Amino acid sequence: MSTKKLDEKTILDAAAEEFAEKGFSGARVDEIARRAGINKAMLYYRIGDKEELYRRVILRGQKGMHDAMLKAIEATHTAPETVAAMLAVVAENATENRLTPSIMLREIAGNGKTLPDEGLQGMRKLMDTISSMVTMGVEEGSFRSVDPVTLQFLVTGAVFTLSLTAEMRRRLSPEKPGPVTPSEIAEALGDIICNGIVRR
Amino acid sequence: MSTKKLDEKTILDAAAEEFAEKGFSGARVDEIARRAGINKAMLYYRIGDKEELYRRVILRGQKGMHDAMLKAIEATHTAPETVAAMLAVVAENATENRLTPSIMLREIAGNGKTLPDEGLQGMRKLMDTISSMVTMGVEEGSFRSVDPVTLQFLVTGAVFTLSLTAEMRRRLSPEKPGPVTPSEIAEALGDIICNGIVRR
DNA sequence: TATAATTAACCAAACGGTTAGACTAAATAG
DNA sequence: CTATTTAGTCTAACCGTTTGGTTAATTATA
Repeated sequence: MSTKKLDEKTILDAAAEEFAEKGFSGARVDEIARRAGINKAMLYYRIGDKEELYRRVILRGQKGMHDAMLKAIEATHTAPETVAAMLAVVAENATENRLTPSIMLREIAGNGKTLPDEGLQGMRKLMDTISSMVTMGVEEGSFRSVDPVTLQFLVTGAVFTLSLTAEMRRRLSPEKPGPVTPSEIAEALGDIICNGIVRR
Repeated sequence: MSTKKLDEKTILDAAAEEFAEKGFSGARVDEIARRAGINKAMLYYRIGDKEELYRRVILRGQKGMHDAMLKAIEATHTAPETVAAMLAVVAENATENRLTPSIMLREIAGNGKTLPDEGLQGMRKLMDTISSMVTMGVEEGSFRSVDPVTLQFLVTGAVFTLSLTAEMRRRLSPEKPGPVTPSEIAEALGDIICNGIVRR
């Protein structure tokens, strides 16, 4: 028989959904167990307590996003290309897997107080990757000498909020919801970030 | 005697801090009472239950930010001026009063599920104000025809995340924390948003 | 004294976490 | 080949604590 009865992935997926929807304090361990279709005691047997569950889920999500970003970036050659690729992959990832952006926004809102150390490092790694891309663009001569940190937050803040609100916006104003698909989001942002809004 | 012994403001301030730090689920009613220096039963006597507390705190915060924004905007004449003024006032407001950005990011993270209806409308009002500013700029001829919704989230996403992470960034990398004061944040963002990052 | 303000003490429900044991499949012994 | 032990998997039921919310009584005020 090849199918393992209970996959860790199933548990982490369930936990990810619950944490993304309700945050750490709002998430209920019983509900995670229910979603995973197992008994609560099984969570503790397989993974550990609520904090460990949270930690595992964060690390997995961050790693997924960072890996996807690196992979997309390494195929590009010029800085503007890199920006486009990065926006695309972050938007894609943030849309299909709401967890990481959701957690990061919540942690930002709460000053990172519930974020485990490794999660903070992961956040930093994500930011550093963006930062180095800016530096590259500046050195390469295609970018103005903008502050990397500002750009980091411009990109992540906008992509995350746009991705997470896509459904909400579609629901609230179906006639002009703004960009909703990952590619729409990436394209719209790329345009403004690269060229600005002022006519010239 | 003019000083009322117990101000509603004291209670709402205490609640705002607690909600901003821990979100709705994480916030503890006992802790809010403690911060306000009163007995917990007093909260229920004066305001109501936890949800009502949350509602009041949100409405007050949103109104404060929106009023400040309108006031700053009405003194401007050209669209770029308006953008600068709006960035300045939002950054200022978000820095000194973390509640509104913190709540809005959390609500975005949770798909607005705990946000009361009036809070959703307030969010929309904030967005509409930004949106109309864009439209004005486009009609006036000083802005390219960018998507207003994208710009809304570009502005709010970036200002909120930058404001909320200011302390964190200063702590994590004191040598290059990026923009930390409201004016630094507004200026840095204004530059990129208006002119873009691509050299021309 | 009547009314408003305030609190200590309390309560039921919800919650995170544990436990003792049931079930199963494989390994081992007779 | 069968009986017995072993090890891993899984759960119902339970436990102590925390939490939002209430109440009954007390104090201040007019």
